[in-house]
Amino acid sequence: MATRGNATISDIARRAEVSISTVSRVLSGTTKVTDAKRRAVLEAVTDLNYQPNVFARGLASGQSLTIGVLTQNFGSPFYDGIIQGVVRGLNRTDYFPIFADGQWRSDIELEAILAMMRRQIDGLIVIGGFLVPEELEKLARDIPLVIVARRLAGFEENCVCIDNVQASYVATQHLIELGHRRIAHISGRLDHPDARDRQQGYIMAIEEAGIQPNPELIIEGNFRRQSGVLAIDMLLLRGVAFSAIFAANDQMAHGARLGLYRRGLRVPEDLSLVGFDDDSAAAFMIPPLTTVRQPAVELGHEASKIILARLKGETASPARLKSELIVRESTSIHR
Amino acid sequence: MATRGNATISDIARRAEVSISTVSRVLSGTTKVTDAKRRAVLEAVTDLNYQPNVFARGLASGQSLTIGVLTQNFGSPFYDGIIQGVVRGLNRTDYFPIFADGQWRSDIELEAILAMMRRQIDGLIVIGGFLVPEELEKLARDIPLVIVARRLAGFEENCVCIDNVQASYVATQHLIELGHRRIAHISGRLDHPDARDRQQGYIMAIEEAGIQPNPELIIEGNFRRQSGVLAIDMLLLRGVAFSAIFAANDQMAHGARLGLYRRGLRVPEDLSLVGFDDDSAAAFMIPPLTTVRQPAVELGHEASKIILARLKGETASPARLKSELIVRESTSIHR
DNA sequence: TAGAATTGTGAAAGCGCTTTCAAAGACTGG
DNA sequence: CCAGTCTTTGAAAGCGCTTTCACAATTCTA
Repeated sequence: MATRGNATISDIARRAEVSISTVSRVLSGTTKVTDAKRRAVLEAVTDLNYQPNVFARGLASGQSLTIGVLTQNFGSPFYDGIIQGVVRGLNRTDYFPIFADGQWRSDIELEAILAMMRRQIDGLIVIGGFLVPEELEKLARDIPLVIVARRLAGFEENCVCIDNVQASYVATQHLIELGHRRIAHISGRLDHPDARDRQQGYIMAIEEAGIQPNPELIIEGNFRRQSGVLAIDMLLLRGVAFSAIFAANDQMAHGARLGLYRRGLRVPEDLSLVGFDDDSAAAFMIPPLTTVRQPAVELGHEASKIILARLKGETASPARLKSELIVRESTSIHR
Repeated sequence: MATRGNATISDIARRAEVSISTVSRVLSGTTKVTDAKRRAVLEAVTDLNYQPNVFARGLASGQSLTIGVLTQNFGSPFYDGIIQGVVRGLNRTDYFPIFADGQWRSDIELEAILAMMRRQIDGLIVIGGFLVPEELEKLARDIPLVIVARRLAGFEENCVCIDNVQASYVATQHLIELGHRRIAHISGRLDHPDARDRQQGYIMAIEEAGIQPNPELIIEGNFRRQSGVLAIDMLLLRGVAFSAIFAANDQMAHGARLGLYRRGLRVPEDLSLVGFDDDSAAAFMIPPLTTVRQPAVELGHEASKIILARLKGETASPARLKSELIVRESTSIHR
């Protein structure tokens, strides 16, 4: 361990001519201390550039002041946005986030969470993920838990998310309003709740418009770009006609765009394309992508607020964050 | 702090009928212990699902088993790749990474590093960044330090990076070989060493080809997509002719692509475009982007290896990782 | 076989902090 | 003016671990 901030609480006590208890008290503000002593302590603290030892404090108090954050995957634009929000929300608090990466596998997720628990985290934020509800409920019994970008039935007070079904419904409806009737859907991994919800919203909108959903028009992807490319190949191979595509996230829409380019199909002249997330690249696609914006940073920020509230024993309810359809240039009127 | 793994070392000692010293010894493997006792201890450990308390251990040993990682910005594809590499490299070791975000500002970077130091990190990995060499040297005196994606003179043993000058030289030369003579350059923030190195490689290649570098063809961007769009506007406004563009990273190339699209300029028919990084979106651009691949994950992985070696007191030299020109479809023969 | 060298083990002293407990001092009201 | 009540403070007991030290039990050497 690097040797900096070497002064300890007893150095401070000696210099301020008080007991270490008093030093501890002014630092934590738990009890009243005479003004003169308080000032002497604070002066000694700055003079010696005292930095309390996190381990000693953690050991004695049973608090780590650390929040564990489980993400799906570093490098995913949407999840990274959430992380940014968490970081921002914890800024200027005593708490510090540590991150672990679940790599899209529930066993690795669990392992990562346990590794963080071993580091005595005070609270846990889980971003999305594949963990089954039972597992999450078990965790919630052990530690304050907030879930982001996923809704868990019976656990809504600790879920910060948007309504995926509704958002997909709106996105699909946008295409319907433009006159499209044969709308393909590239779903995410269907073992992921987001993927199922978004597919459901798509089907709802289709049916409500009096269109018969066609399973041939639905392709299961895996949320990654490459699967968007393959989805186009599959759709064309099947030989079903379609004039628009709704992809369950922007990355697959991005892949689909490349797949269409390869086939010489123009967007939006030949086909309209809608994504989901509004990740940072969406506005820069050729053409800029129409998509559903999920407020990633805000989601993360809200999650950190909720977990801080839980740690203080408060019962704040998460703000219901709203998604928004962003119409750009990848969609146009049918024919 | 959540109450799990509640068994302590003395519970183990009692159950295995040995002293806590012995338990500590079999756990850390520092001293020989009779086989019978060792087995008794290990059995008790699994029986009670014992998890050593990180704080107690850290306090007593002065080791935190934590590595601090300073990144520029969560959500940047290239930096996130490095982070993935670090995570992977630390996997299955006793060490755990914690991350902080410098937000592209040296004062925030320093603050973030100090916050991690307060958490008693054993080692520090700095990814890129704006911190001046003096500051980094000062830090290196306090704590084992490895720098990724940046070279610091006199500190090469602890720098894991590619040769930016050389890589840019190769990228520019690729355009020259295709017959381009008027090659524009969108640089990064010139207060960042990468930006300067890449500009230098560009100029070297230009001059070596006997072309007079033209300052009108160079635009300073800020490594972000939007600045690529603006750079195109600027270049066209200046009215200088050019047939190719070399952008100092893929994100700006992405922005430039959109800028060209807006002006109705085709890639590569009207203009060739080269990026830098080969971030995960490059292969999916329209058309797929010719770029210089930086092995981000490998860089991060190597950095973690080096820091682990330093912590063991070894003197491993960083592997010299190589960049590679990836020719895709955004470049073609001039005219 | 006596003495030295080695090995395995437990007791105990911290690591730097929080928090309880009790005592000392400062106030109150009757 | 004194018993009773509040405040402020320091001493000391942990928190759960590592590590030194010393001692006892072995093993080795001449």
